[in-house]
Amino acid sequence: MSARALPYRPHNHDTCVTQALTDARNICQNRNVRLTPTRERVLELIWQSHQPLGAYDVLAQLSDDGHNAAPPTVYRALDFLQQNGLVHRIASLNAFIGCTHAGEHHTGMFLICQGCGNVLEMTAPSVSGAIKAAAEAESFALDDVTLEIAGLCPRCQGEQVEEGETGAPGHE
Amino acid sequence: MSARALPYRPHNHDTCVTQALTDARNICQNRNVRLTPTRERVLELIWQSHQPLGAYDVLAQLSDDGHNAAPPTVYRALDFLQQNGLVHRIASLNAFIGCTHAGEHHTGMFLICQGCGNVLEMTAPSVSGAIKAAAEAESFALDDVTLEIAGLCPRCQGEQVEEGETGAPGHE
DNA sequence: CCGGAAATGTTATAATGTTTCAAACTTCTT
DNA sequence: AAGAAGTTTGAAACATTATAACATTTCCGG
Repeated sequence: MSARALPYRPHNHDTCVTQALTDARNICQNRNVRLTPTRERVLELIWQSHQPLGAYDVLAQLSDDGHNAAPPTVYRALDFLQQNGLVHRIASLNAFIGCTHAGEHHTGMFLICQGCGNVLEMTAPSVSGAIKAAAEAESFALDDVTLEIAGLCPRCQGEQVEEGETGAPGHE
Repeated sequence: MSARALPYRPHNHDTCVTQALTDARNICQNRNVRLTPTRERVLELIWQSHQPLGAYDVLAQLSDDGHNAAPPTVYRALDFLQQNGLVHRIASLNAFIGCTHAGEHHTGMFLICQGCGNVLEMTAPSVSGAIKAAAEAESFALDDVTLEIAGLCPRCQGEQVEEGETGAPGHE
């Protein structure tokens, strides 16, 4: 708990990436699915920051690698990673982010900072409970929840006050 | 409450549309913005069912009218309608649906049926409260909430049991 | 009626995502 | 080791969703 790495707090992000890759390898082994080199590389690219990455951004970075990739390559890798709970798609941004609760079977909830572009994934039992109850009240059989909250992270709130309208600075 | 028209319950939908258009006219008059013929027609098209409509679906229907429209026409109308709280964009579907709480200043929450494609907009204070609290706990300044729940409406749950895998039938 | 602002028309293009079919690789069986 | 079956990737084309840029028209107050 106290050691939790928040996107908007300085931390050694390489550790996040290494850990995520190690976890992913374990998870895939346990599930008996194949984390192929392309899939692993895509996961690594997604994890390179706490800002979500578009599929075509991933594609561009693969091309920089010298990998001769086309869109389906990326989308297939992303589908695989999503299905195995290793990345999430942020529908309101058409972008992908590494899952920080891989393996835990959870309902993601995302705080998206409009200032720095960082995204914090969190789980709040009170929220998922309320959602579940609301769905039940309508006799609706819940399958998948998309919950994305746009706003300003603590750090960007300060900047906003001092500088006024700055748009979306410092995108990495 | 008891008279509420649910998307998946039979009802005279023309009444919904008429009411929505009347409300829209009033709202726009009060806000001193112009509900032009194109905007009104787009709103009407969006309201023609309880299933969300893609921008290009709207475009096609405008063309059927004889209206020589291009994408920007539709997107501009949709932007206007969104800004004035008359339609919502469903991010997970890239589609638009009429707002059933126009003028009320609310946080929408959408139950999207994977069977029939209908969408029910609802407000649940317990849910928005829990979300607000969770955001505050992270010192996150909330601006906009996207909450979209995919699943099966009461009617489609029954069908699913009897017929097994039927995909997404009866899309109006 | 005229001038500025708002809205629309028009063309082109960008960004995102999918289909399809063939080739390569893995795994399992014999 | 050979070969069949399934999975993964390559490659090209295409489909869908959304925006940019600039010209034209319409609306509305003076």
